[in-house]
Amino acid sequence: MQPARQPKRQRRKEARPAEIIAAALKLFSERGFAATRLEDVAEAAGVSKATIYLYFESKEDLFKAIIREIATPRLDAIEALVEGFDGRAADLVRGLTERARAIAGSPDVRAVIKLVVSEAGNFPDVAAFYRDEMVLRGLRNIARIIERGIASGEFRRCDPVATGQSIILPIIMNALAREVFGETPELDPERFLPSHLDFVLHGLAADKETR
Amino acid sequence: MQPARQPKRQRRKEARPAEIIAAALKLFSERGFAATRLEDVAEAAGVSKATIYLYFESKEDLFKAIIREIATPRLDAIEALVEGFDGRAADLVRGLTERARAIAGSPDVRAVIKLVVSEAGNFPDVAAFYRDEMVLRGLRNIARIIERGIASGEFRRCDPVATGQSIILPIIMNALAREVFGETPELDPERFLPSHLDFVLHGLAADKETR
DNA sequence: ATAATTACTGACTGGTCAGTTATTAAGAGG
DNA sequence: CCTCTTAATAACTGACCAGTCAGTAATTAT
Repeated sequence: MQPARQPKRQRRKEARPAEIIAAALKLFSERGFAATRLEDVAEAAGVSKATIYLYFESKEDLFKAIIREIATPRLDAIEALVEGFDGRAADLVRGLTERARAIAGSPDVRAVIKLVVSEAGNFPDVAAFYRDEMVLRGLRNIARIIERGIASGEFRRCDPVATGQSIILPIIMNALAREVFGETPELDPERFLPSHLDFVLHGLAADKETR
Repeated sequence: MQPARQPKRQRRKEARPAEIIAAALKLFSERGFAATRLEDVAEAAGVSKATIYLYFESKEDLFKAIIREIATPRLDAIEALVEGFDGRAADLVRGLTERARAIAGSPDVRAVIKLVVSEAGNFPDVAAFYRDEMVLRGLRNIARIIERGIASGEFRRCDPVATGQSIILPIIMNALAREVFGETPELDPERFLPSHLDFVLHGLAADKETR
């Protein structure tokens, strides 16, 4: 064994909370909130269980901290996915492609999605927050874009809120499926996303001619 | 109070397992497997906790019984959703409309979906089963149909497996979202499904003309 | 009736884990 | 070097719950 000179205890007040949250997000998402032992979170974060209680009031508080500090800001990527468009079909596609990778690519975002799906029943306020601030707000934003496309004659007539779901839900569900079942060639986002974007363009296009 | 003549104990050997499974599916899906107390399952099923152990070896065995006896047969509805088509676009629509209600409508099916998503990480064999027998098999089936449509010139050229996801994933995700967040006007399947089917038809149609 | 069978239950147990407390030692300042 | 502060931990506690078992009552057989 090397003469490594790292003291067995390290004091890193600033880094701890983020490291604990990261470890907790991973384990909560993998195993579920109730099934995850705080001792395992501690080990994954490289601290003792008691240290967690220096920075968080309770297990539930740790859960909500994940939502506050990771989930909400990260899912802004999804918000952005929807708010970044300016109404042209071409930009819809470009926006979707670019930002969809935020969902498809980031393990954190996928973990958050699975965590919210799994634990919404046990945390009604968190569920309500996500329903209003993420799902419904996102849906309304994308609906606005589609409405503009219809008004300009670029898109065919349709229910914008319902059609918005046809566009984003598969992207979310594909990410969730990979999180749940693991990666497979069929679900590979590099394969799915381009195809889906194509599909969306054809589905939205005004009846006359697409290109 | 009426002179009701129900003995406080009832012996109903045949009915018990199904009732226990039904209660367990509901609670496991709402709260998660680990967070659900077997005493609550017992109460919801109208028996004592010990009775559960007359019919099931363990909590985990009860979980797998749900998968065996409820989940698998019920999700045949989804399989049917995909196997019922005969390749014509018109039948795609009709099949989708009819069978999508199986997913959208049945609380049991939605509960199963949420249960599998939430607990797949803790039951790898169950996850593998669902991945192979439901997700991938379903995807391959729908891909076959799309391939036929392409061959006949009815559908435009596309990646059939990827496009299949664009078709079914939103239906599943819509059902899951309602299970997780509760019913809202925006997610109402009576509103979403017809719109989605329309979207699918336009997305699949060969470039010339749809109707 | 009443004995035999068995579906069912109340009450208990052992283990697990969230949360607490007493103690230790890392780092700052002299 | 020797404090002094406080980040960090090991060891502990109490509640909760899966799983058990001895006993109870509904049903069937005699």
